[in-house]
Amino acid sequence: MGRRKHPAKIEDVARRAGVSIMSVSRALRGVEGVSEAKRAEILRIARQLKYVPNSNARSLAVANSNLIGISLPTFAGEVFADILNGMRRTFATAGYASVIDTTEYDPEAELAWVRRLLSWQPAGIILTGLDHSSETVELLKASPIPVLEIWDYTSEPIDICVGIDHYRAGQLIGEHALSLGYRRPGFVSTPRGFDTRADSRLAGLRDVFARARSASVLSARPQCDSSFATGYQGTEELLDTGPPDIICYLNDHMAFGGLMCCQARGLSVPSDIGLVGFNELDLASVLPKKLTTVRTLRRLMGITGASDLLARINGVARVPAKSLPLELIVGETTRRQPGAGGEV
Amino acid sequence: MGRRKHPAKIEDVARRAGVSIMSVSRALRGVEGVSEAKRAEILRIARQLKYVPNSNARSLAVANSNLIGISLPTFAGEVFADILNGMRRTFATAGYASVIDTTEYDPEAELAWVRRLLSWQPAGIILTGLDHSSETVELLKASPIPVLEIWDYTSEPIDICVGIDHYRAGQLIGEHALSLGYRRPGFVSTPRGFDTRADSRLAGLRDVFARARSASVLSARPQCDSSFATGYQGTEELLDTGPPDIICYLNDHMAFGGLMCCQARGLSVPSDIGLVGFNELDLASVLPKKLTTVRTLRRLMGITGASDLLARINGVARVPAKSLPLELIVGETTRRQPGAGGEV
DNA sequence: GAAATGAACGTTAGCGTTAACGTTTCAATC
DNA sequence: GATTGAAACGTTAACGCTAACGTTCATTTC
Repeated sequence: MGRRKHPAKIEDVARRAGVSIMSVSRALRGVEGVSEAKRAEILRIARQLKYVPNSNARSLAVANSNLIGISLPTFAGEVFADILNGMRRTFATAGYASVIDTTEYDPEAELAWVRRLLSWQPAGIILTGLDHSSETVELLKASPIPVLEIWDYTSEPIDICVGIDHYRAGQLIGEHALSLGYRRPGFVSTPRGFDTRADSRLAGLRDVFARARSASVLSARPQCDSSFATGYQGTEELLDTGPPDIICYLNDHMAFGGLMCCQARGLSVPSDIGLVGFNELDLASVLPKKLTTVRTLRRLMGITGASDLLARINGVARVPAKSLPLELIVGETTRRQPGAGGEV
Repeated sequence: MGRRKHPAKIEDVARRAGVSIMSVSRALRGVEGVSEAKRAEILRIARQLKYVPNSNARSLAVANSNLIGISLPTFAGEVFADILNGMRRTFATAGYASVIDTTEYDPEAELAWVRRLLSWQPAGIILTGLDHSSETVELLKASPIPVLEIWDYTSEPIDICVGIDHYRAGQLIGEHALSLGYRRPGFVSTPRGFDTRADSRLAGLRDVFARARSASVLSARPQCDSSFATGYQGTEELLDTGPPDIICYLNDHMAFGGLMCCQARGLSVPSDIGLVGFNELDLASVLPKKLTTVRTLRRLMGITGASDLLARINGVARVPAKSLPLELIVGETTRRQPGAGGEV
């Protein structure tokens, strides 16, 4: 069985079955207009010829496709994988295929991907976050294709939106830290402008402490390969400058890196320093000391977003942007009692 | 700026620019045959009309596409993300776009994805591992499209192959453990038949200990949500049955879960028990105790595989399957001296 | 000054599929 | 036995684009 130069097309199946092209088309798509006997025979021959339909021709003829285009910042980490799993399951059961690309947090890469996506006439497009190039927004607003922005929340999306309020998340953490008596906060994340969600959370945190006329939030933004290493190194930086009494991290992985750093330095958590993560990741389930973190309903977000987009694809009117609830998970890496261990 | 029902097509651009359709096509593709003045004018108008080319029509006309279809088991974890990054960078610079789907280790899902891919006339297809449904293999062997199998190694791939020898990796770990005097090995992984690479490594490990007439390898294969939890629970299982003197894990994340379990039980590593991971993942960089593990060159594998596939796409003859080297990273979670702490 | 050259542009004919409409067949009805 | 009607099937004309080939027209060449 050599590699054929010219794969079988619908005409070949038709000729072999002694019917017209349309009968084959109907048989293969499972639509009405062919007798059961013929349909079975046609399917048999198609399989025998290893016939594979040409989606390009199909999409051209019907002027749409059953593709959902998805843009993510990165495949690294569980966060987007979780959202993705929620979405993909939903789309798959509805008969849509998802094609994914990552931007590595570069709006220009996102624009290039959106261009390519649009050229495939997809049924819908999903972007992560709100930080798009202006051309991306123009292009999508001018197109009839439904667009979902996910993970971040805004009341004025391109089309529809499901996410969480990252600024509010920052506030939530700040308020909790304040209530426990922490006064010298630190924040470890990636370089500014890279992940705008992290920037929003930092802003929320800052504003809470500013309103309380507390010390301003120290931040470290090292650039490392992995979240773990970033958390470790950022913590070192903060401890070396003005040591904070609590450090908040971009995510649980970084917080773990920070925990390791504190351990290496002989600092005890939470009596010497408090640590707060974000996202409630899998790692936390095996740690001896429960991590204080914020639960984000990523899978639910994926499912909700996908359902809303599907509805939109099926002609339902825009639903308002949705913001999913946040929950602070109080663990053992922050004090239990206000002021205990603090020297305000 | 409302949402247009009918997006601009090449004809609209042509009419507006007062030239023929072909001139627009040439101008947009950057091929010869249009004066620079006209080209600039055409590009201006195309941008103004927010013209987006129709890839379906293009692919139909030229009977191919610049798509590379990729099938992965899962997006979870760093392993496939690393391979993917290596590949995608390579393809992107060569002007190819990659479309990815995951199978969740289900060969039928893989088959469905391959079917869909073939219907897009992709330039190449990449599958993870060797565990395909027979129909998948038939379909791909009958098609003229180059296929790369990655991550696992075989001397008889569908087309070309770049991977590591997982059986050999298991042997490597086994030989090292034996040389250090370990005699009661355990292995923690996912349920059998799920991840065939893990099964191969276990087989390699088993054969080494069998040849040494040592105790047979105990294995635990719990089913948990995350690698961390799986490692933790699997370790508990093994410790509760016949406690091994060394436990090998599917990957470093599981090994970390195991380490946490040992800590929780008051076992000291490596004097009470040895732990061995796999893949040398990012997590290891922040652990206070360096993990004994096996380095896999995942990024390099991605780059190598992508380059080989590109060459094949450009008509180069099949290169033989490649097996990348493995390196045992000796850490502090296994004994340094033979027999030390053992009671053989 | 006629012929040859070649860049710039246009025309035509598909690529493989499906929507829309047309034709045939055959059984049911009067 | 003519009439109706519906199911089964075929024909035609797109869908938007590009390869291949034609045409035009200004230069160059002899």
